[in-house]
Amino acid sequence: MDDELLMVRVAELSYDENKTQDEIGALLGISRWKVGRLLVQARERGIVRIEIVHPRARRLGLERELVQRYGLQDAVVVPAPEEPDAVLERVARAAADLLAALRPVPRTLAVSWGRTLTAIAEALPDGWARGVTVVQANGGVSLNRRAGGAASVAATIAQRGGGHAVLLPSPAILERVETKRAIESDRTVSAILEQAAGANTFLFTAGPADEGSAHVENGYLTTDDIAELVRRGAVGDLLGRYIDADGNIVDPQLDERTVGVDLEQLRAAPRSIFVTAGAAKHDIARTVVNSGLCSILVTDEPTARDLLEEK
Amino acid sequence: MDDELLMVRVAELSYDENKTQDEIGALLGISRWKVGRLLVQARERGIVRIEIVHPRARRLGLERELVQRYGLQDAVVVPAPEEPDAVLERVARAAADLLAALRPVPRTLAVSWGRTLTAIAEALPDGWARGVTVVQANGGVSLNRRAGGAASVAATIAQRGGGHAVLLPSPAILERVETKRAIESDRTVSAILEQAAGANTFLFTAGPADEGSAHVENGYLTTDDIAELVRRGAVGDLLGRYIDADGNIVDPQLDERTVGVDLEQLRAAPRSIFVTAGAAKHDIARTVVNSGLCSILVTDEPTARDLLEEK
DNA sequence: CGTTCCTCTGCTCATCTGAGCAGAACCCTG
DNA sequence: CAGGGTTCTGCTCAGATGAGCAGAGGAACG
Repeated sequence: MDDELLMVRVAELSYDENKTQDEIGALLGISRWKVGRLLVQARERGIVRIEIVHPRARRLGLERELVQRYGLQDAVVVPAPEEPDAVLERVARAAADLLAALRPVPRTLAVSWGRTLTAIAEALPDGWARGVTVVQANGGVSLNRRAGGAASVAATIAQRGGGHAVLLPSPAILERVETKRAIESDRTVSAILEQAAGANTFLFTAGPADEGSAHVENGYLTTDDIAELVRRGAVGDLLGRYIDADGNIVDPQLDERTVGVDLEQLRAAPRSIFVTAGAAKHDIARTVVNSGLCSILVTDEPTARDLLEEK
Repeated sequence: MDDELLMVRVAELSYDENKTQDEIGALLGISRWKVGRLLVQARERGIVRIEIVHPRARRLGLERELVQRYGLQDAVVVPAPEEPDAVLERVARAAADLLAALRPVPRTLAVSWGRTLTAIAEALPDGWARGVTVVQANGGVSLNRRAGGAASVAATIAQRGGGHAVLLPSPAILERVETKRAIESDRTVSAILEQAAGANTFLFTAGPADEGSAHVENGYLTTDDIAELVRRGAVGDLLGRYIDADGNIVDPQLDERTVGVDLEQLRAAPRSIFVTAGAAKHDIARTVVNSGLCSILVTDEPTARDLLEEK
């Protein structure tokens, strides 16, 4: 009986039959030390596959690699579920878990908005924080508190954290620079932006530069605008600001018309949590981590693997 | 953090990160005993799935159940491979492994023939026995030693076992009883049949009662004959003899025209190894083990599970 | 054929782990 | 809120396991 077959037999007796290495040795006529060594080899060769099957499982190995490679404070990687639709939900739950476990508990949290943020808000347990102030970090859709809107994200997170939301009463992108300047000069708005910029924790996502963007959906940009941005190298946006693969603003004029915390302020935050799920966002995700725009990354396994590939 | 989530974290640290229960306890702020208990629960709840991935893996649990339920000497169950076509090959290899490991080494081995037997013969290593005599247990196709024929099976097994084959020079089923009697009265033939009947080890398969049968293919039976046999309750044949679900001969007249060891002789053998693979043979397999026609069973996991279902 | 180098084996010993148990904590129920 | 039962917790202790090591065996080479 060759060694590989022996590994299989040993693994079966050990894992399926719960026998001790001693018993297995006696059974197969080998020493118990050899049994131990065969078991190690069986694991190394992948004959024994140990899998943790659970929606909240994580990939600690990938997390460690990401932290090291990109100099992050922390990373959370969840395995991709069987059904591709469920990945956002899983990542969102992981982000919610992370948020709830943050120490020190955040007192002021600046947030972006979008489908991912909505999912995170929904996944947060009541009492995840004690009296947190949630500030919108960039302008956004619908100022009412209807589910899914930018305001509702902040409101839900705040409510579940026993605190209150500070909403930014402004569109994401304005048509004219003058209007943007005017809005920003409003004392309320500028106070909110300052408060957001000073938040010790940011929680944000990014979107790929494509026609499905929420900015198109909400009429801030046209598909032509997006096409032009892509032509100029845009890979996606965060907090409404479109950047290229190197993390630079693609269109400074457009950027001037965008309301919200700017990227330098984000980069300076002591803790910024970037949450991303799905293959469409691999490029923008790479840019975000490469440019040091986040200190904590929450994502799915395929994204993590993509980020760890040399490119 | 609820207990289930804790199980997931503990399992990850234990299996993915190879941490000791002590370390995990320290990390998560729980006692090492709790860690141990959580691991046990995680396994019980199926959060941790341990799988042995190897073409030669076996299902010892199912084997034990089969041995107990059907009073067998031994059973070998291999997991079904991803590609359904490979199951025959795996089962055949398992049968070959079993054969090579038999103690005492068989001196006279009576064999049937068919695709499964051919595969077993091919899977046997050179030197699997020392000077074994391989006798054909039932009449069969092609008396030359062309690959795949009944003779070639016996010849290959014998050759690899350093012995010689004793071929039964007769068709499987004859058209007239008289011819069969005549053949059997030939001294050579009767001596071979006696030698086969006296073999201390039998190695055989069975076929389902359907139009794909080798008997139809070789012209011993017509599809109409098969249909009639099925109508009378036949589930399949072994050694050319068609039996019903209770293990009784379906058509005594047909049986009288069949050349080979009879079922009582098979049942009386000290060791009879029945090898079967594939869903088509579930019924005949059930009959064989139910009727005590084999003492050792080699099969695939789906067949084993089918056999263990109450019916 | 001897020497060297490498691998493999079975050992000791320290550490890790699971079984079993006693006390603590919890939860019904009256 | 007391009593009785159940579950949970952390302990002891024995048994199981892995790290590291010394010697055996075996191949490669001069």
